[in-house]
Amino acid sequence: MPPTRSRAAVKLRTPAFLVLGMLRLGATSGYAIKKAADVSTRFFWPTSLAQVYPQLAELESAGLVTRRDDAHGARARDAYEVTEAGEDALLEWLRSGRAAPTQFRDEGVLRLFFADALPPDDRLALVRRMRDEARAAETRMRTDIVPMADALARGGTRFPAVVAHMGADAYAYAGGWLERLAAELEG
Amino acid sequence: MPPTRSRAAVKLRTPAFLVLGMLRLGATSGYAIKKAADVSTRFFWPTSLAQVYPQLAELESAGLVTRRDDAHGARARDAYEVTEAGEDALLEWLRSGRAAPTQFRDEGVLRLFFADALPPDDRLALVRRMRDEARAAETRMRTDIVPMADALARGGTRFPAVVAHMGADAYAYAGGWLERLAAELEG
DNA sequence: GCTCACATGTAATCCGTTACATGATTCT
DNA sequence: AGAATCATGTAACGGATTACATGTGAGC
Repeated sequence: MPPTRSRAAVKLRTPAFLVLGMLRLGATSGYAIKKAADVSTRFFWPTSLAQVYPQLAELESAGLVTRRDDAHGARARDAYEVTEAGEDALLEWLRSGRAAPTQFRDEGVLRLFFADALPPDDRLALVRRMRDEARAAETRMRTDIVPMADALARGGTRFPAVVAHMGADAYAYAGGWLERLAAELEG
Repeated sequence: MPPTRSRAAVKLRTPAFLVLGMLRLGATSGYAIKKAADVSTRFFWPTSLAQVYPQLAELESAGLVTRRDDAHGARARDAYEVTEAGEDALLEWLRSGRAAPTQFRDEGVLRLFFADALPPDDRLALVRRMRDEARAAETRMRTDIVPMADALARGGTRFPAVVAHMGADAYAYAGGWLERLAAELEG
């Protein structure tokens, strides 16, 4: 008999830590995790309910979270909590080096790559469209995301705001870069 | 009988335009397309041989490329060429608005988002690691990719170089941003 | 009364990658 | 002689998304 109750030692992948992390930040239900992700982590790690629910079940059977009934009247709801083992797993992951390689896919950049095939007018139009998209993304981030993250920061949880500002600044940088490129193509 | 020979009007997705574009830039075989993609488009649109070969077959049956035998001795090789219809399809795509939404997935940023869970030392270590990775990526891009793209540009094909410089500059910007964040966390 | 948000789950599907299979040529 | 590269394909697998299925509660 082993000294401690052994759980199935499932190899956790990134979506598991997303769930663990969101739980730790105060989300209690699967639905709430998805809602929180949709205004924050979705920009660098999207997820879906069809991923969150099975993930919670897996984490529960691994002993990293506990589930309790949290129904409001007749409306069913499950409230999850991170266990000590879950906290350990999260911290271990946060301290560990990168596993999954960064992936980036952007059809706009691919178009730009092949833009030599276009006549100059269309090239310029493409670059301007990309610039406008970058600016629009920056604006959306600054109006919709950053204020929420800043409010969280006032409560002491600072890194969501760090990331939100980084995202907005990155879009701003891209917008400026594309603006300069557009000017160059015009001249 | 229809007035023109009608081809199966397959709906082309982005990987089709990647192949068409690479063919137009001078790659002739599927193998060459993949090789070219591995030092250029892979940073914003990765692909694999298992995607390229079926894609070429599909484009051929749609009449957008033609295939001819290009064996060297006993070594088999197929050479593809973009047809007029293929050129039209490529240009139409280049001029069109975005279809596939940009997707970005980065485990490092996800860690940063949850970094409030870490003690200050570990936070700083995480940010420094990310900064170093951004700098390393910039260096790799400037030494391995940019020179090749610049050489292409001297031949008149300029946009691969535009994109390569944009990528390197973006990594540089990220490195600088993370450097400032690290300094802030130290202070 | 109706619509939207809350809430949980499963099934089907899609897209892409890795692994497998095979063989020739060039470089060390 | 052996390893790496050139070259073409298919099969298996995996991870994620969309669609499906179902029901409650709150706001207009």
